[in-house]
Amino acid sequence: MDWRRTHFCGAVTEELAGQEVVVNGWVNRRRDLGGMIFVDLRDRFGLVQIVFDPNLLDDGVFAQAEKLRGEFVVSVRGIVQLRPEGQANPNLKTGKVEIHARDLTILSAAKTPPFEINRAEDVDESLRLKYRYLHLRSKDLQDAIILRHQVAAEARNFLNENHFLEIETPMLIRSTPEGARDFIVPSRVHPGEFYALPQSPQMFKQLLMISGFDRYYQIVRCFRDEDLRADRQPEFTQIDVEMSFVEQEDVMGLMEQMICHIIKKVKGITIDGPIPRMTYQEAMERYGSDKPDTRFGMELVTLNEGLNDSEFRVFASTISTGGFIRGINAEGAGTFTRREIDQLTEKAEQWGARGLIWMAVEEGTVRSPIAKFLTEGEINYIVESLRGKPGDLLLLVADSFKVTSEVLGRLRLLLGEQLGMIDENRFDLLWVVEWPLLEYDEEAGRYVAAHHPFTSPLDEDIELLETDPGRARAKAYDLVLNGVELGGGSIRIYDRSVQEKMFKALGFTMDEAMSQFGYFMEAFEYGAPPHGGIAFGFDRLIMLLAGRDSIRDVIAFPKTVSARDLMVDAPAPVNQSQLQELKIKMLD
RNA sequence: GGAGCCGUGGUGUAGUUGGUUAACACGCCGGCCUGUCACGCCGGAGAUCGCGGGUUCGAGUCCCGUCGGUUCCGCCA
Repeated sequence: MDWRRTHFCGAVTEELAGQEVVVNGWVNRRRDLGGMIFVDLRDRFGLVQIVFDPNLLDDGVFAQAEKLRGEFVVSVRGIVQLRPEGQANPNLKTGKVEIHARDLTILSAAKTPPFEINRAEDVDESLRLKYRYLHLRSKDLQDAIILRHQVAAEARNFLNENHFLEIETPMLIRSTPEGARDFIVPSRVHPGEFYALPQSPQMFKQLLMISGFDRYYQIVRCFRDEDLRADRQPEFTQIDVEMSFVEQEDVMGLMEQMICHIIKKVKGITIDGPIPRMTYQEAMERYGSDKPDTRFGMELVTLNEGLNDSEFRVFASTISTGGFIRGINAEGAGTFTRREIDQLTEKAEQWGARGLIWMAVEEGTVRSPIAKFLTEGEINYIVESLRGKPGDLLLLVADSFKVTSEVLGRLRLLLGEQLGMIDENRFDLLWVVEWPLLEYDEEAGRYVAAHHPFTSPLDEDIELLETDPGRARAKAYDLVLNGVELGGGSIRIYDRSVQEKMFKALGFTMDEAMSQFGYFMEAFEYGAPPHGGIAFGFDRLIMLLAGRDSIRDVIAFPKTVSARDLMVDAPAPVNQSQLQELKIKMLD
């Protein structure tokens, strides 16, 4: 028998009733009633019920059907029939029909899998990762991987329509000291020298602009040798974009169209109007975060004004040293037990606060360990400023702007979740703009690029590079979705002298800058167009669209938090001869 | 580098103040069953409780260490 399929399992519908079809797939489940066998056959497109009825079959075929077990790979030839009255299965796309088998070929038998494919979600993750190819058979992962493909396809459609070219850039490049730790690759041809895997194709895409390609994109793998998280893998994918002859608004305008296009196409959700913009400063003031989750309120409030004359020592010393007293209102959390409040305090301290002040609002009064140190006017001021109602819990932190932002911003997220204030069905997009260009790194004792060293300062802030670098703002923009940084980009420096100032501000000597980035700065001297771009975290985007909480769920073959691939068992030692060839010797 | 949680038949879990045959569900194997769809009914096999050490007459249970997974902090745009 020719076993090759005529139709996909998931595509066998009423219109085919009466027709002979051949389907190929995996046995999802079998129900052997003795005289009659039902099998749900699975492929990428869904399930279809096969009926093995001895009255319609050769004995030999029925005997074969009795051998079927879960995950056997088979080909079935049969007639599509409408199911008898009352026998339709509304849970199945193909539930109105079934295939009455005439012939069966077992293409591949299967051992009993180490876990049930249909219930893989609860199984220990190390087992699922070892048998990733089996877990990938589950509907959840298939859906995620299919969604991933659709998003990539829609991104390409949109960018292609808009005159972008997809251009590949090298994977073996030069290590640079800025940013994350590089993965390095030894060179056999040049013993003692190393390539690095790209953290992003940043300089290459800028050089492509200088080459005149005008609009570039790439759905590209990037590598960072840093510790992992639920949303961080050592290799991950970006939608990388760069455009010439543009200003910030041009990039943001087009890219928000792209994201809205993708969300519309794959989720059917229309996002109205332009995506809201917020400056970095405003985000920090209102949400204590540079990537605020705007799906709920609980905004931070600064309370210095009414507490200027407070005699409470914590407040007085904070204000006299130029610090801030800021708070949030955890609505309805007044019922928290002492233990729950202690846990919040513990978190606050872990995040850098010296303490957490709480105030439970009650009918006409407040309950708080610091109430006795405050005047009635001060208490009223705090309650009113935070719009406290009976039953609310007010939480205050007194410290620097940075610490109060950090701590209250995180508490806000924690409480928003605990109190069920987050509407999981919302897609809240937000642009955060006017980023600081540089941040002071206490450890390194110098400024480091907040974004990367090629980000252009605002025109009016260029001078600050030499006078007060910490105050310089950048032509940078981040797109935030539900409190997750989806992507970030900037208008780039395209003038050699500005780029030199930037390196100088970062503490590079001219020699260092030249040896690391000389080729790049030289390129600016041969006619560089104004340009800018953006890169989106592709895996994170898929994770959010798929409603998952780990990017491992949207990557076909992910690594564990200790950066291992449990399926291929990598990393692994190599032969002595391989090391020899590379002139590499182990230290221990 | 640090902290938390998890680890018991193939899978998911239960396992009392440490006590003798480690329980349940799913899966698997066998039997019965012609309209099931998480089929049903009957029977069966399957576990040195992640690994190592310690306390104890006795450890799945207590202690120490270690390995693996995971979440978070540091790190990372």
